[in-house]
Amino acid sequence: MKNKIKVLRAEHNMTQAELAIKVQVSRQTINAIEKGKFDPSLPLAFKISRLFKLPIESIFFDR
Amino acid sequence: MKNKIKVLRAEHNMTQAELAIKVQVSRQTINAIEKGKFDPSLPLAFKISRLFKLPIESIFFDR
DNA sequence: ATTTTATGTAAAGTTTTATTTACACAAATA
DNA sequence: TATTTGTGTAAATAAAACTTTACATAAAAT
Repeated sequence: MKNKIKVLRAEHNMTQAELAIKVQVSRQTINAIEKGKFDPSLPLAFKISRLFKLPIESIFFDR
Repeated sequence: MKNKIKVLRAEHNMTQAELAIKVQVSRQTINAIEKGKFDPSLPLAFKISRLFKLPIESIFFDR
C-alpha cells in the first residue's frame, strides 16, 4: 500500500520526527510507512488522516 | 474503535462467513472485529470499505 | 571545517492482528 | 425431534505493526 505522507509532510513543512510526535509513534515507524515497509494500523491511519484533515482514501492507496 | 459492519451485513443480507470469504479473512476475524476485540489492518479496512462501497470513515469510528 | 538536522536502515524485542481448530448454543428448517 | 445454519468464544500459533537502541550519511547551518 502506497501513501502520500512524504508529500503532505513537505506541504506542511514537517519532519518525520515532528509527525511522529504528533501522531504518537516513533520516528522509525513514520519512516517505515513512508518507505512502504509496512502499513499503518487503522487507528494510526485515522490519526494521520485527522492531522492533515484529509480522508484516509486520499492519503493511502490500496491499488 | 467501533464499526458498523454488523449493520452493513444485515443490510446486505450477508453472514459473517460470507463476508469473511469476500474479504479473504477467517470468519473469526470478522466476528472479532464486529465485537470490537481488535481493529482490522488498514488493507482489510480498505477491502471492507470497497465491498460496501462506503468510505472507511463511514464504517469505522475512531471516536 | 565542524556541528547540527533530517533521513535511512538494521537488529532484537513487544504488542496487535489474523489464522486454525474446536466447541457451545440458539434459531431456523427438514 | 433431529439437523443445519449463524454466531460467540477460546486457546495456540503465526504474521504484521511498532518500539527501542544504535549507527551511517548527506545536507544545512554555524
